[in-house]
Amino acid sequence: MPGATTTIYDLARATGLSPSTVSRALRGIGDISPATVARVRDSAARLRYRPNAVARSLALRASDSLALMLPDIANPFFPALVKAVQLRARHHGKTVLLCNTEGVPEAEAEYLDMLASCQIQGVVAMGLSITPDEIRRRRGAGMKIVALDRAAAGGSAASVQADHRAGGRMATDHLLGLGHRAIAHIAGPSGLSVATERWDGYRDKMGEAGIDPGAIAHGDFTEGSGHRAALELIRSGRHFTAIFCANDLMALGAISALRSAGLEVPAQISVVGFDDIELGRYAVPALTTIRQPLEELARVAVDLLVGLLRGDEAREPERLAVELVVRESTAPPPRPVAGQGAPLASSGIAPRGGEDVRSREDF
Amino acid sequence: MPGATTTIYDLARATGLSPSTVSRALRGIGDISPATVARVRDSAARLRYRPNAVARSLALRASDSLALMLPDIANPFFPALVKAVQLRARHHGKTVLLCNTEGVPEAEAEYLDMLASCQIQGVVAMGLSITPDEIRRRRGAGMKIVALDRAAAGGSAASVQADHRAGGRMATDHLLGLGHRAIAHIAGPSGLSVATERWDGYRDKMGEAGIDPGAIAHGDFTEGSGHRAALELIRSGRHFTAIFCANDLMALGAISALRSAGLEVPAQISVVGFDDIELGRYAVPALTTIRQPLEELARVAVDLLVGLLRGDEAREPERLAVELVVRESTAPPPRPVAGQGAPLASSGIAPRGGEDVRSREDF
DNA sequence: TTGTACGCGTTATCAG
DNA sequence: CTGATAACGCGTACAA
Repeated sequence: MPGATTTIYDLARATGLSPSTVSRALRGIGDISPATVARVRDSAARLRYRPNAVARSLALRASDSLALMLPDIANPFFPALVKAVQLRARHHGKTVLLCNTEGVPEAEAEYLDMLASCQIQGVVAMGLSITPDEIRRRRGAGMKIVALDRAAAGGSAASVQADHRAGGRMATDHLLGLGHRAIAHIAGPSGLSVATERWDGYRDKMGEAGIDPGAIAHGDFTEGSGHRAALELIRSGRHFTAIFCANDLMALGAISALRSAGLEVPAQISVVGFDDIELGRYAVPALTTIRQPLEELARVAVDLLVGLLRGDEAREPERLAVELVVRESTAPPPRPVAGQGAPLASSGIAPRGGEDVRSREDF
Repeated sequence: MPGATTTIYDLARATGLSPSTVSRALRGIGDISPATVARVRDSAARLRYRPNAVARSLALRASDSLALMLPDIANPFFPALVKAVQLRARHHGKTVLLCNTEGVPEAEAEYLDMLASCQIQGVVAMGLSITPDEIRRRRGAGMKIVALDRAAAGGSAASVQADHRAGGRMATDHLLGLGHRAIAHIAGPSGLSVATERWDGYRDKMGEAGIDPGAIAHGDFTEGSGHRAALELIRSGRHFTAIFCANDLMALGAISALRSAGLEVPAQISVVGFDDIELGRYAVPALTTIRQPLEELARVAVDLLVGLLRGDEAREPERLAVELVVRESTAPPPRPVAGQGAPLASSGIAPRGGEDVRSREDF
């Protein structure tokens, strides 16, 4: 038999102890003589003993895995966050199971059912599309849920998020500071709070500057949608010298569209993204963006979840600071004269080449 | 109690039947009167019964989940493949658990242990860094492993791959056909078969054309490494008018480096990638590349794995055809005169704007 | 057609 | 310090 697996009973027989003593020795729990502990550990190693997590879960009605639901594995921002979450989870001795839901509510519900039936009660969710009632029902059934990056609707679960609205303000303020007045916005899906918050930040600053909000187009956070949205803005005929995009992927798509339309970035049009995905660093021009504090988001979320699993009280929603990263996709607007020949580096303001991370507060 | 869960015992009590009858009724197995089946199903729904997958796994020593090990969640090629695998797995009623290993052998081993202890015996692995012996040991212990995209070392497991070598030939042939003679190559990690196979394909065609292989630089399939490799090629002083990059991400990084060095793509330097990630479509210029048949790869791999789990015999390694996708990053080489002012579209050969998928065979 | 009894591997409780 | 014993929830021979 290939699948022959060794259990604590085998170890008990091998050591002449009882299964329960073996169990305790293995876990270093209770009062056991160091000698027997050594004996047990020894034969465990010799017999290639592997604890059966299923049996353990069955007995404990709990598991030491966490689940991580992600709405779109294809958006590079999420993989980066996944890595950070895994790292922090490992720090707690927890393994992370990834559930890619594509934002489909049915898939989410199905995964949550599966997780529950696998005794996995800890879930980090990067956006849940199921209803608040549904979420509350799960929580009532003992599931611990922490929303990461995207809040759970209706405050139905603890959440850890970056301050998207402040990010929207920072991005807009940066463009205003460069001298732009006609600033368009490519917004994310209207149903997502992160999208509306970034948009709100944009409107905040435009309002403060006493400028009417510029042209708006909508995308779904994919590169393709950013491309289409930019084309739409161009075709609309509305004047703009800069675009604030609700995420980096759409910004990249927008830049692609602008160039294919013969517009230079940043000489004629400046573009700001949001997230600070790695791709943006190597894009041409390198993307000016708002950086989300990945490691910190992951750390706070995982620690919060582990706390909840240990019985801690639920805490207030967390908001983490973001920061502006200035690269090459933004510059002062061209002189009012239409057409080509925009002034490059007309002032010392436009940073070129390197990176310039602005202070993370004051917004 | 919130976590109060209803079991088949509850259903048995509610229906006045025995637990085993309930179990059979629920699964529609054995000879049960339709009436009792209905009764059981009915109260199952009423009591919100959820089967306990852990208990089931413990009893069956098996689970209905598959695991998918991926070496780098940050490489956009993998998420795309993940989606395809999930889709196909769902078709078999299987759920997919993702394990992001970062290519770290220890992480792989740990995940495999965990999977085994979770009674998950089906694993699709996109590249395994553990030793062939280690793999064989797992298989001996009842684990079914199918290598996807990257073969398992030493033929230690079934594998489903694209024909990387043919892809390398196609890419090189495309550049030769455009008139390039000085073709550099940015290779992947030397330890990976996919990397060496693509390189082999390149050498095949260069050899057939009677040309000495050009400059070679190495990367690790990340965008940053492609950037660095391209700079290295430039600094080496060796002449080249085209680069075949072992994957799209490095190609994107290389293009970024070339541009920052003042070289136009494709006017002065042509670049070909490999994979056909979505990003390449929106890049500027849009990337000419070798497309891997994602859906087909996923379908064959998952079907193979499900077959193995059902007891089928192991099959021969599969090789799936790739195809050339011509976009905007390739063009005829500039006239021999050094420096700027390369001839754009000097012949009708260079496709611009749209896409042009070449036949997938004859290589 | 249905019920009984036991096993899956582990942990917790209680007794020694 | 250690050992019995009883769950945990489900599947399955075997019996009725």
